[in-house]
Amino acid sequence: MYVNVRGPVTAVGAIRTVSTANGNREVADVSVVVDGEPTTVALWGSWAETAEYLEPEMELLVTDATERSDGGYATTSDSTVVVEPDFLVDVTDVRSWVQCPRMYYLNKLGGLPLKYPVTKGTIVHEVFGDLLRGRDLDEAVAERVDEAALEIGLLGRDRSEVEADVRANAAAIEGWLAQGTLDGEDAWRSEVTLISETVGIKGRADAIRRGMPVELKTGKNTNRSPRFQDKIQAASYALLLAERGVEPDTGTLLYTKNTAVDRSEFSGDLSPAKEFSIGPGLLDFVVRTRNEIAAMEHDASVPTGHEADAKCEYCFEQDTCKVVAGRLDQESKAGAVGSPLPAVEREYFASIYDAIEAERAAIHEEYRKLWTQTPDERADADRAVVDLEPAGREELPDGRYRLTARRPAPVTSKIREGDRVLASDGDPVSGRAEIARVTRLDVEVVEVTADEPVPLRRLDVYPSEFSVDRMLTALYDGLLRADRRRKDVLFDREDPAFGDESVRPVPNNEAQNAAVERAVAAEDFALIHGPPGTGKTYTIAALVEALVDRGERILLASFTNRAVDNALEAIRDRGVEDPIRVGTESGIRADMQDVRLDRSGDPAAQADALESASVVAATTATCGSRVLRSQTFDVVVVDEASQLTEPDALAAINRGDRFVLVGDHRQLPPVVQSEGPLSTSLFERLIDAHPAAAVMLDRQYRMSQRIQAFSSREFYDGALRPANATVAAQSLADLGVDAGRVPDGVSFHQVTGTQTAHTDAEEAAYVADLVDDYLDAGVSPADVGVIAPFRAQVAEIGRLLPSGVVVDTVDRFQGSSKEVVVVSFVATGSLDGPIFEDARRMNVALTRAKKALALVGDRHALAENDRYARMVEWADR
DNA sequence: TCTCTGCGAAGAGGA
Repeated sequence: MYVNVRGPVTAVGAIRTVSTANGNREVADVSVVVDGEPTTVALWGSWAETAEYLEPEMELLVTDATERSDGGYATTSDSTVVVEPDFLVDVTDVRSWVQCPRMYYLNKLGGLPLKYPVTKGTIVHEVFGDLLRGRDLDEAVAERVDEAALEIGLLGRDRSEVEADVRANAAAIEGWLAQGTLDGEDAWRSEVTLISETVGIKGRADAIRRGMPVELKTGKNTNRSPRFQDKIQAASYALLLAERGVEPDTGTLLYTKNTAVDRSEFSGDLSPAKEFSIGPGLLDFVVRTRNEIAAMEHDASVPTGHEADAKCEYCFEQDTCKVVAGRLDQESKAGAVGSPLPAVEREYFASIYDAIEAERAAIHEEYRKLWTQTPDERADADRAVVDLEPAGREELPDGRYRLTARRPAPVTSKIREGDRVLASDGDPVSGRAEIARVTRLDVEVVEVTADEPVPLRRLDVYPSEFSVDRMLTALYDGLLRADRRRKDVLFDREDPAFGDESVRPVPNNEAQNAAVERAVAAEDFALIHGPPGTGKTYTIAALVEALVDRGERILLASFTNRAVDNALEAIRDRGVEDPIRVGTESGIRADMQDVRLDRSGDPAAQADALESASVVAATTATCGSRVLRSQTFDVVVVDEASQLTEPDALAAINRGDRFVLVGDHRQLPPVVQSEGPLSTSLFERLIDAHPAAAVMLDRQYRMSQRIQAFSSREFYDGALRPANATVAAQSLADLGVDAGRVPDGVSFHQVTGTQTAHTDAEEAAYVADLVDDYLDAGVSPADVGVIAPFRAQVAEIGRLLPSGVVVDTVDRFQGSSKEVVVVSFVATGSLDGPIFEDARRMNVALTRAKKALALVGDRHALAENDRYARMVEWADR
């Protein structure tokens, strides 16, 4: 009877050589705690080497172990040993680690470069997928090259040249496909998303043919056999496929450039398709390699290159490798050049790096829930929409599919229209699953688009590592590629400098005018502190206009698409001409699509549109993209800066000589999984370190005097004031409603409530009645908003309200306002929980209303906290 | 123990 053994390691023994009936074998004993009981596992044979990198506190999984007479366990010939099984290693990372562990590390830091072979490789892969789906070659090449126009243009290439190049590569694919289909029964699948729940590997295979992995390479290889790292990549997919039942014994590498090279210049084997056999030894090697990566990442340590026997002198990354090693004071097999960064910077790098990796671990934990939670648990946790009934499949002109399904029951979930999700046949791990985009999510109908057709039975939140990868490249650019002066001010060695500039006074008030002048005069950076309703967007627009008038090139960035579009709209309203909006079509608001930079079209024209634009607007995530990393700006203006982690802010400001951060550190901070260096924004750090570089906008145009009083006192030292008498004196009567019938100004409504799991039905009912009262009194539904701390309560209230009244979480309400706002506190019994601990969330909730603010909750529970007690007192007055 | 937005992916190159 074989068993799986899993638990944290407490001690790792040395590797010993033992003579057995089968000759000398290596073995290492590892102490683990299994279900609370300490025990040992003997790792035999090639698994013994795991002991070289295994450390106490790492999690160990040994499958198919045998139980020994002494109560311990030992590996068997069927065993697999997995280190840190919850850490998911990507197949391409296994590949680069095999080439050189340093290359793995450098790829992680630097991201994919904007270089022609990468762009071409992508296009050839897409054409490969198209051919597998039966599309015409010429059509596929023309369309895929067209889609990559922007990158091609930025690389200075022209369309016909790239088309010819891609066609030459595609010829190898076509020839091989024709050969393959002669026997008539090739079962093909292209681009398959695979995740393993036992060995901790994920990846996307180029293709599967008769159950065997096929990997496409757009380079040449004139050897008879595939390159080792290529074999490892294909073998990794084989391992993932084996877990689903069929054990592939052959892998195929398709080197498409082999048919394109001048045959007279190359000798050797020029056939593009190279097969190799996959045995258990190779699969175990993949797992051991993956284990080395997981062990290295356990404590976020840095590879030296000595872990492998790669030869540095032939490596194209040699120079980068040496520079990174030199600047970060790392050991590297290739050696190091240059002097190390100052200790403060290296410490900053290390602490942010660790924090980013901690975020990655949290994302891996989300992946794990795909298989540790049942579908119902997933649905209950709002992370999945389950029990869908497939209702249609339609092939789109671009070869992708539109899939529709019916929803038998209305349920809430985190998934929203426009999100990328994992669409599956009901089992996202071992069934068929594809990454898809939600195009419609009604009460009854779900619609997604995907590369491949999947029986649409379930949608899951797809935990993407995209944002952490972007943070790492931003950190890398910010410390290793930024100029010295920038780092002098970021690390507080120099004070930011300001020139002597005056600008035409355009804004509404003195503070706004001062802010614009300060920002224009900044030689390093300036900070604009904008409390609620103080006209941040207006000020940004005036600032950008002033900068553009001086002939400067501006990057306008913000965390959310919504904020980018708002700021862009204000800028266009001021008459700034020809701004460019970079981003995905689905993320950008309809009325800004006309200035969206299309990736397709004429390469030179698209590249020129970007490079000559005086204003480019994008999210911070897009600022870290390959395309925008190729661009430089005079000034980067960042909105919502207090909601950005430092690396997110770096992604934007790395692109410019100077920067202006606009935000309010008294409102919501960045959303991160764990407390640490990522939970403080760069805006907050700089405004604390250099208050003189900041201008606070102190006149607000939103709230009545009565409403703003509490926020001003509690969060802005009383400095926030109404901009004028009209703002201060506004009331419901201004809306022409029967004001006597409903509470005006600020009011508190006692509901003792019946709180369960972040909802309170009694409170929800009270809120709904109160909203009805406002509507009956003549307030338009569009002028009423309801705010609750939890999504569950938002859903509860939403079910009771007429359409047109916006109900949302505090977080999603930041940045907007309503004439009348009702806040549901859901704080019955006690104020436990982090949601109430962060007073900044309270500040946001209390500053959305213009004329009437009604607070609903249990005053006794709220009184437990001094600040909430003062709030109740203020509302009661 | 809760809040949550972003982002197409894809890797050639040598002795």
